Amino acid sequence: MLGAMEEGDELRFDRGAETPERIKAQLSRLVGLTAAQTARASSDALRAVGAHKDHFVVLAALAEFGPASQSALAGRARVYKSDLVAVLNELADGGWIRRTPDPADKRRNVITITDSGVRRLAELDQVLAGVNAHITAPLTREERDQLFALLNRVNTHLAGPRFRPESGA
Amino acid sequence: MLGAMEEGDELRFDRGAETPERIKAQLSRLVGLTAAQTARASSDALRAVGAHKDHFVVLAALAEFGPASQSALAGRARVYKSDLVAVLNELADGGWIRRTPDPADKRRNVITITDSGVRRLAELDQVLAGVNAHITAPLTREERDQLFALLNRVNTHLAGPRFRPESGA
DNA sequence: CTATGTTCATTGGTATCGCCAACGTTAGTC
DNA sequence: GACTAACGTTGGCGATACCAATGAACATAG
Repeated sequence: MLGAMEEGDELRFDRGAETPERIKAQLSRLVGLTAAQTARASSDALRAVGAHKDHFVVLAALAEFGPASQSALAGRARVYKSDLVAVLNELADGGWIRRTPDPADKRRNVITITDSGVRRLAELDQVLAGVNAHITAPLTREERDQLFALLNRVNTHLAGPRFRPESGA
Repeated sequence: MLGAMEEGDELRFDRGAETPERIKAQLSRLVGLTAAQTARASSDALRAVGAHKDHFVVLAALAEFGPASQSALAGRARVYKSDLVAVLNELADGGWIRRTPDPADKRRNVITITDSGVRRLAELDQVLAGVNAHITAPLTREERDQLFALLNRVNTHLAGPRFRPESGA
């Protein structure tokens, strides 16, 4: 008999009873699982419209903070400047941004969002809103806010001093 | 110096005022940030004792469910059988598991946790408990449970049917 | 005006992780 | 004895986060 479980589904899903207790108790695992799934959900949704995360993040930074050099943009959008190059190429190919040399400083490129870039951002924003709605579907409005608040607190806390096994509890 | 913000810190940290609102509103980003940080925290802590995630997860599965073949173990520990090979090699090198051919089925290896493996698991468990404590430090007991519960609900919900932009609101 | 050091965009590379495909071996099945 | 399936293992792919080095342009000091 061998009670063979049907393999073939993916590893990021919890398997309930088959999962060791010690593992289920790890917050990092739970948060990691959830992150993987939300990441895939938005990644899939964005791919469906020919975009990916960095597209959104860069367009958003441009829309909210105005034109910027690539390095300023890299800082704001939290994308490595190395990786930003490819993203900007793609965005330029789509006509969503313009990359113009800065006359004041010839090293710099000034990145500007175009009108169609603004429309594109709205489109991606809507796509991601759908994803967010899907993700938080089982939660009430308050719970959603709670989750946000809790994660934010954990997150900003972790952004602080690095963990040292000795220090603290 | 042009009021340049000091670059050099890492991208996974939120930058507050410098971060576009649209981005901050994305749950997937928040969860992703948190996941990255918790993952690194535990990854660092485990590396400090010469282990990594799969070590813990595999030892835990062995301890809770007893000896198993590699494929059963792969299922329980949620590690791809391809990747499990290396993990078991390392664990065997440390003397924490034994890999013995199954006389009943010569294809199979029976993986058994050793006594020192049990001790190793306890060690890793303690390391991770410290990490968990650090992660959830800013939360009260109730909030910690809340976060767990909320993430679990989101997570199991996402494990269900795949997101389709058309279906549902 | 040359020399030095810094900033900019860009190229290339590393490490890790989740994941899949294919192989040789061994078991069950007709 | 031929087929099919499961086992452990090898090797690789693709994405992501990250770093290092380069060449052009700028700034400043002597």
